Amino acid sequence: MISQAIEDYLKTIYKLQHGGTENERVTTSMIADRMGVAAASATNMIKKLAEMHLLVHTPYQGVGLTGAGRKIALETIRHHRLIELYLAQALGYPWDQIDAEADRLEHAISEEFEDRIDKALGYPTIGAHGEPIPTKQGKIEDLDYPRLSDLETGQPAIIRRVSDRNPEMLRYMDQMGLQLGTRVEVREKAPFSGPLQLKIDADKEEALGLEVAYNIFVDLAP
Amino acid sequence: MISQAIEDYLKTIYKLQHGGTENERVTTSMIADRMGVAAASATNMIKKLAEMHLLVHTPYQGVGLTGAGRKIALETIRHHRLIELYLAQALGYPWDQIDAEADRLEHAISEEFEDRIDKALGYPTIGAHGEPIPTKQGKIEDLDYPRLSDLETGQPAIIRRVSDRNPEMLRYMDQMGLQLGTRVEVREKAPFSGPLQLKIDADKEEALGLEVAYNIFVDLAP
DNA sequence: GATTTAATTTAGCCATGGCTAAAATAATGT
DNA sequence: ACATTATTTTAGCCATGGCTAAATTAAATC
Repeated sequence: MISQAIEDYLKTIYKLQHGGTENERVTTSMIADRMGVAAASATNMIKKLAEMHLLVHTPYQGVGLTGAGRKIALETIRHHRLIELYLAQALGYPWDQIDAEADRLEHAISEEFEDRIDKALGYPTIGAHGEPIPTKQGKIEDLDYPRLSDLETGQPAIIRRVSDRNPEMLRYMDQMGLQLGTRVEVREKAPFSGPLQLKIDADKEEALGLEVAYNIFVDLAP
Repeated sequence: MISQAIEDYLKTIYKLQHGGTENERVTTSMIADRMGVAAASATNMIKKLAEMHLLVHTPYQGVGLTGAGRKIALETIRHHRLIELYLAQALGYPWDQIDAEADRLEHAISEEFEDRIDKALGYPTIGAHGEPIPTKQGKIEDLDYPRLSDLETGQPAIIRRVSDRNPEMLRYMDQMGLQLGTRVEVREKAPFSGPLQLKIDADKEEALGLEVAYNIFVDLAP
């Protein structure tokens, strides 16, 4: 059977595989790190998942999901993102709290529940932090927007996605007026990895640290 | 820590204690039965719960919840009933499907979630099948309505609660037009535990088996 | 190429919560 | 009072998914 733990591992591996600079190899320690478990525990689970043909494991090298593994990962991610959006839109949760709640709920809901919130939300394709929501058939758009930290000065852009990894950072963004759809423009980049001077929404101008800017993804405005 | 299994056992024990003719003794086999586990498994868990001071166990005699045990049971039941009502009212679930979904969700939600759906529902005190919803403080009304099967002929009454144990029976009730608030009157009782002839809502008259009537609780109409 | 260092795997342990089979206890009938 | 039956408990097993410590393999440095 597909346990909660299995779903969590597959989801984590999928995100590692498709998160960064694409087709990196996903190592045991990366998985252990993200899951918050010891490396040995990750090795155990990897072995088990390989036996179940949910991933392919080249010892000492890394892992890659199989079609079956990817399917389960995407189902879990779909659940997660639909729940997040539902919490935000229907129950008024702030966007820094939805990830933690969805992490627990995603394993508990039925297909029926998935379908009903999907319908209630109007069959959305984009999640609460701007991530694509996989379809029920396991298709997912690959939206790769440039990072705000890579944006050149003078280029207006619109925030399309933010990383949801750090709730405190999300709260900070909110406080700065940085949300999905917000129009931004880099005015100046301080040298030595310093902060960038950011025009926000045509009325404010603020200094923003590079780490935060690294976790914001933008669409170049016309 | 309080695991999902512990919550389930405490909930089951609470319901056995307060479900039937009040203060019956709750035995190992009753618990095992309801939980769908072997008697030995129930004994194991009972031992563990006794060590945690969540219940008192008199070997070979039965168990009784402590204050601490009852508190956890009531929190779990509150979660369950709020979720059930939310599924029915906000997501349009039919009442025969909400119990199973809530059984899984009740262990996954946070206090925050509880508070938000409580508010969205307008701080309800009665659940989707007519059961009282425990307060956040662990108080619960004891509504004990007579069973429809015990109602005397000619006495008009209103359906106030139904047992949610059997989804098929709930679907049957629905089909018969028997819902919370429905006005009923027993016209005739067939002998030898036979069916009763029931007037439903002033317009219909139907024969209803005793088992179904036993699972419907009514309020005597003025 | 040899050695050091870092990552990974193996070995062996633990808690949880199931199970079956056997033993102990309580309840019932004669 | 004793034998039978039903219930409960004990004993011992299993799978899951963690852990630490030790062994192994790969990568990096001299």
